Amino acid sequence: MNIKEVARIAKVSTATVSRTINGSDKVSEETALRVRRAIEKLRYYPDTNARALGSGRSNLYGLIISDITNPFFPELVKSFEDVAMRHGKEVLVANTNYDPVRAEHCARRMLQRKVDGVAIMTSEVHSQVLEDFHQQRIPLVFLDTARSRNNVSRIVIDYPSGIESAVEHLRSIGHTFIGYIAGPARYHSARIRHKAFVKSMQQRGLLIPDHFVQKGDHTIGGGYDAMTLMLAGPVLPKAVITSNDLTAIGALRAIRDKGLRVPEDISLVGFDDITFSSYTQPPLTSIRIPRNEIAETAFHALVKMQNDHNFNVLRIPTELVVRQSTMAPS
Amino acid sequence: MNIKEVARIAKVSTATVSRTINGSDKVSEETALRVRRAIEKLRYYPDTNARALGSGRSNLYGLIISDITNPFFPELVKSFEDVAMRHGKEVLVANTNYDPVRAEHCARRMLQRKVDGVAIMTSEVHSQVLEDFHQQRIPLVFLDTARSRNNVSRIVIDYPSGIESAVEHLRSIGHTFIGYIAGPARYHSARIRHKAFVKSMQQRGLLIPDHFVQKGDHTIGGGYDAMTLMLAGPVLPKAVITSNDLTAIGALRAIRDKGLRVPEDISLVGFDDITFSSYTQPPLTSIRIPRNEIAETAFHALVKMQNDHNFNVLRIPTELVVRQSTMAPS
DNA sequence: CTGTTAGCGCATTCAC
DNA sequence: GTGAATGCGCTAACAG
Repeated sequence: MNIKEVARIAKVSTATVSRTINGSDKVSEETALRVRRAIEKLRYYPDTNARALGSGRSNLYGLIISDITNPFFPELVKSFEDVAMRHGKEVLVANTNYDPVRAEHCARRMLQRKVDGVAIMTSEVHSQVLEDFHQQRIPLVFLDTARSRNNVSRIVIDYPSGIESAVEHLRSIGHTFIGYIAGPARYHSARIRHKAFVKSMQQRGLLIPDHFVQKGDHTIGGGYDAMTLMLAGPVLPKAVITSNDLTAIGALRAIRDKGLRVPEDISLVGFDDITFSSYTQPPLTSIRIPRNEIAETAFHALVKMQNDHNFNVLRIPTELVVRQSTMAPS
Repeated sequence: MNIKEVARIAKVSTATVSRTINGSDKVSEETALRVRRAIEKLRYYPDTNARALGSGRSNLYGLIISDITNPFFPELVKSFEDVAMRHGKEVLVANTNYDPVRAEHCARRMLQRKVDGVAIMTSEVHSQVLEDFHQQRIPLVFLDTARSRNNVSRIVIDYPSGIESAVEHLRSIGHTFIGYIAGPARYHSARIRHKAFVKSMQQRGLLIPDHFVQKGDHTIGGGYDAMTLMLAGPVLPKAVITSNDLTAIGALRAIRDKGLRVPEDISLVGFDDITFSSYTQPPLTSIRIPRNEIAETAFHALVKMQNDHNFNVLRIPTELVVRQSTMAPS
């Protein structure tokens, strides 16, 4: 079943069938109808590969993430697919597994498929492939980090204001002994969050004893260990902000294992607001990163660049979601 | 940059380049080397679309799931991608969002891309598309439900033995007052689980008071409500098995809100063993469905069918993972 | 072993 | 508005 057969049945040329399918306006309503009827009758569906080959465009957008089992990503993927689908586009998702080699491989595959743009939501992709995208003028959008050049845009999440509102929240209900569990320094986003914490504290004249800042690794285990260390210090914090929710969940356990309670003894604030955070005990106060906004913004940036090719910085706000893991200090 | 250019530089025909790329053995090592050098020099990468069009094969496998934000799926997706990648294949993932119309759309897209096979891990796909797959002899593998025909295989998860081992576990540590929270009857898998529970109880001569079986909907909220109803009955259960982990998490809260403790007052068993279940408080005893095995099995079934076209039933075992939400009754 | 050539299914000129 | 013809980049006979 191909376009030729449809043309034969509809008694038109293949060109007219093609035009009808692609919604060209220079097809008389009458013949278009005949064509559509033939298409329906034959249950014809165009071959995507042939279409891409013939036209040079694929209607395909790439989405590169580090790991679909990381709770941050599924919602992002879903939102991205939803926008794309609403616009009649398709999405090719690829996991890098935090592996730069695999990341390059993913990017390469996208290139070979002639994608119309790629949202790179991870930091593993460096290398030569990016140059190839640039040469072929394929729009790219990065998360947090990207150099300014044509056909590239950058999404910047406002981590600092998230941290700031968390500190403000804690301060406003009376906290002064506030600790922090940082993420891996190799992550740009983790460094920003950490700095923002220090700054927010300083602006309020709040002191941060050395042991009030511990280093986690954005895993539950790391959070547990970091919190255990903090609790072993000379003074106990009355509130702790963590670099991400998994860290907070680990911290929650460490606090409980120490015989203390959240939030009565120690208030706890996470970051990311993954779905699971609503269901911990107690439900976690967290700084929400709106994944759907990231997805929508990324998609629209890609579409926009197909026309204007301009570099853009797109800011995404964060928002403190107060649940039951924070309360006034006793 | 195309194959012609490579051929020109390597001073061979495009056929030889193609053969070299595809690892044909009838290319002398000498010329192959020349070709590879040219490829490298030109940074040439073949166009996937053209390749698929020319050969009729795409090296692409489809994976249809209902919802990537459903905690059951990410691990499945990841495993499927991993196997596929190890075999040099690519994966196209599609979400149906539990919507049959969208499901058909997804399946259609796969068809248009000339996928080499599709793993349909959801129950929304019925309709005409399946006939089209069949006509085009494209292998399909279904989860739990599939009619026996060529180029179709069926993965059957052994839910009953999971339930059986849960009941046995509880019985062996002394439980007799065991309740059950069922899933939506429209799900084949939920019905099987429910029946298995009744059977396992009967085989042991254990009675099930009416209010010991409640109906959930596989969500946390549904689990909460169902458990609340059960606790309002004339007799309290000492253990409860749930149709899935989300239900168990909801039940956990209901029990706690009632002033009771898990597992001291009531033991709780989930089903699925989603990642999150290790991190509830207490960590949830659950019946594990090995998602990676499903993925591997599905992939290999697809590959196998490309040669033998035979119908197959592939069984996946389940396994009770005992954590801290179960203990002997007081 | 290697080259020539004819499609694959569609989009897209360029005429009419 | 419509059709005929060309090409997209590659694979797969078929020759040699």
